Amino acid sequence: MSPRSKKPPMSKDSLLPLLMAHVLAHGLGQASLRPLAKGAGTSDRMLIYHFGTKEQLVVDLLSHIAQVYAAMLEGVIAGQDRPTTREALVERILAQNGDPAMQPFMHLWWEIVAGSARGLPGFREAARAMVDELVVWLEGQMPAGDPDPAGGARYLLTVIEGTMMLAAVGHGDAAREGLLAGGLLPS
Amino acid sequence: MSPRSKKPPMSKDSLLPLLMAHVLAHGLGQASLRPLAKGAGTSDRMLIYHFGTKEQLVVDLLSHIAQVYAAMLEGVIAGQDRPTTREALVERILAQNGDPAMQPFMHLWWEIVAGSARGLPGFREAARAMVDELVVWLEGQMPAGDPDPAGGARYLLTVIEGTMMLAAVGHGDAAREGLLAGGLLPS
DNA sequence: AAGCGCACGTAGCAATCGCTACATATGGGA
DNA sequence: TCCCATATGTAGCGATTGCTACGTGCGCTT
Repeated sequence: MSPRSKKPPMSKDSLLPLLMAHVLAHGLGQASLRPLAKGAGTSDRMLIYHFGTKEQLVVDLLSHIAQVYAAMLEGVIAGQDRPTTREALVERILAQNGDPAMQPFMHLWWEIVAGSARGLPGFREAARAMVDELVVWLEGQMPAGDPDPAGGARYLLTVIEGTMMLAAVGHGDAAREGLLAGGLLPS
Repeated sequence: MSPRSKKPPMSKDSLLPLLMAHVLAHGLGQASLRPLAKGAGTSDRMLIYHFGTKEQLVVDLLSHIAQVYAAMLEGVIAGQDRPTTREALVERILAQNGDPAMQPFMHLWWEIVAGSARGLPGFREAARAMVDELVVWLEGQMPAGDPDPAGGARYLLTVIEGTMMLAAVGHGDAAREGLLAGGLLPS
């Protein structure tokens, strides 16, 4: 009965999660105002009203996505024991990233990387923020007693990102063979 | 005087290099028919005439780019001595990829990766072809007497791609620190 | 000479793009 | 009560999108 679904005026903050859901599902490249608005239950008119410009909308959206990503990592830190070896850590991360639930985010990630490489406004900032977050998370996850947690975390970061890229282009097998040959996966 | 600039009828083969130059300069994402045609000295009308569809044009173009990339690698093989250590090989490749002349190709590469992740038609095939080419090239470049050229090539491939991705998002420094920590770069 | 098909130009179509002009309902402060 | 800012709907603008209809010159075959 209660027609509660009417009142609250929308704002950037209430729109961003809905917009994020839409780009996760359909991609950033094909995101034009009207489909975006429809996905968020508004009109293109209101998106421009709240964000001023599509470009600004994308910038705000990327920043919001980076924040959500950071919060997600913080959440994972809490409920998890530290692995005891680098190989176990790599294996765990690859398993997490390979989870089908992560796929939409991975697709979005490569669009962000491409935009960052091209210098599109907001992309490099968002990408940098997420990698920053990931590297401190990785340092915190390094095995206790690791001889070089800082350098090792950056090493694993590099290897893991390379693996994800190869997986994205259908060469996950080559990447796994590489990790085995590099002693980064338990045989 | 001789009005030689008129006769030869255009074909897919004569158009593809010009189209490639255009996407290298301006990106795949923003490539619409009319700018593309202008860059190649034709009209949108003729692009559709020769390729049938924009989607088919992109597919053919990606395939052509992969071929050019393969030929480029073959060319590099010829005039180069094999490095004597894995570290030297990594260093040489990073130097090549960091060359400003490679930047347009790198930008294009990340767009291809993003398209491949999203499953856009033709992207995964092109990406796979290029990585295939790269991995055999890498195997051929592995130092003489390397204990595991096949696995090692895939290991280096993974590490190098990770490094390039981090560089693309402004984290080239973290990648270099990681390579140092991983013993993959001479200190 | 008569036709015929390839290679192109010119014009335009419906759809979509980002964005704006204009009207209006609403609700709180003076 | 008056007033005015906020939040929204409706229409539409000019530009661009991929693509098509229609004509036409040109070379080749018959």
